Amino acid sequence: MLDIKFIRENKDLVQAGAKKKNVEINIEELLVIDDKRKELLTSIEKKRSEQNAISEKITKATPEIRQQMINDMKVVKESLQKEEEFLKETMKSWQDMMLRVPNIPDMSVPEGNTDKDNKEIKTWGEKPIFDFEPKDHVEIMTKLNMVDFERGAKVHGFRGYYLMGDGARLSFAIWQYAMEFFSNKNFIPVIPPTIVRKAFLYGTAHLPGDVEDFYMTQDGDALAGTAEVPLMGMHSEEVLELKDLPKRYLGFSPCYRREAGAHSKDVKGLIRVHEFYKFEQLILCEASHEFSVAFHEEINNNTEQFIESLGIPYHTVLNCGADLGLGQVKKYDIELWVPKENTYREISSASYFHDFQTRRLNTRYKDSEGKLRYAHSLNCTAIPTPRILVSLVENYQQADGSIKIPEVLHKYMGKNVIK
RNA sequence: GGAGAGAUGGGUGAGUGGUUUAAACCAGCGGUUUACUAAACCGCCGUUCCUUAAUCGGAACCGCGAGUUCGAAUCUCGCUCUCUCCGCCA
Repeated sequence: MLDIKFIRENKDLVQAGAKKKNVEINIEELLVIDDKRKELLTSIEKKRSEQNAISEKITKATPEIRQQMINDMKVVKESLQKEEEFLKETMKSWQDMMLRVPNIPDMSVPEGNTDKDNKEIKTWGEKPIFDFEPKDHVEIMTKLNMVDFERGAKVHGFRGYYLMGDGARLSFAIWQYAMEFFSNKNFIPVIPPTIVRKAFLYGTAHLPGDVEDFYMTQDGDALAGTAEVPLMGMHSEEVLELKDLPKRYLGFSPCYRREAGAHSKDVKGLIRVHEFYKFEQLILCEASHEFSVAFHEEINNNTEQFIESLGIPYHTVLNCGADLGLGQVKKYDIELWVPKENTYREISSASYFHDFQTRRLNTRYKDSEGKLRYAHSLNCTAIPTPRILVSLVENYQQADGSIKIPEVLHKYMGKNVIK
């Protein structure tokens, strides 16, 4: 959410930002509603003030005058109620609209309409050259009994999977390694709840949007698609101490995604699944653009380092305007090389929000002058499983169908090769 | 799932329809006194919104949301959460 005062003072900037993100919204219309809101508020407060004043007099008045005053106040009350009803309606459309006003993308964000317009800003690693016909991860892992899609589909349905044997072992090895790697970068590990109240989907700006993207419980709660949701919710409605900032969390959680509307995409394999596990970096820091930018670069770099230590070729893209979420100011995606598909596939997403999320969640801190301010928030995938396995096994596959294990995982895996 | 109790400012905690525009104490901030510290005394001490250049002024907020009333922290209804006990359970 943006500050309505800021929107008022920068309506052209906000409108232009929405256009860059391909978000349809009429800021002028919002300002008309806001005028109405302020007008009603002023009028109502004036009447209440009068009511309060008379109310005090009523207590001291003689019985006859008292009755007269009460009768007078009945009239005031009636008109007050009418205006309050009107204000309530106005506030509803005001809030609906405020929730849909997107954050303004950074100057450095490229223009564009689809992910094809994302800008490659870094490439790393040598794409493997095979002296045999490389297989895709489905074939490699199925042959080595690391995964069972058929039974996965039998039990869960479309996009279901079992990770088993070395597939399960490899997942645990990656988790343990990730835990050590990111703990060394001064993050506090957190296993958060993943059944969350809907309010936190709004708070993180996943809503308003398509409710169909989320699994809901019969109690109206949602299954979080990322640890970002419960981690951001953790400090909602709180005033943090300046000395405790930045908050650096490493969330580990199952993630649930309905993938509604993606039925024809990635129907095979581990790229797109309904449930997976993810380590997520999340930072709450002081309200300074410089801090946000510095931490954004850092967390993206952390994940790049992690991937480099696994020796998997990747590139990093700067997302174009239309590929940004409602609250995001700027976003980097890290995409890993998938040999059989001959393309890069996203495994990480680093973004910062300024105070867009914290304003919705009411996460504040006292600055050095004792003033309350909304913190800044940012997050970045540390590592998603099983998606990471796709690139890992395809890049490390051998002619005989075995998979070499990246060196950093040896001690967690207990062996150097899966065969 | 069943029964009961509760939710008031940073903390403790009073307040059951109108001198409460939330008492008092503790903590915090400023000051007086003091050789210094302590103590004592005095003052300040919430958030959001509206108005304003800012001050001033005004409104709202006692878990959340409705309602009754001229007037609600206080009465009514719904919800959420916490605690205690019982049941079930990895």
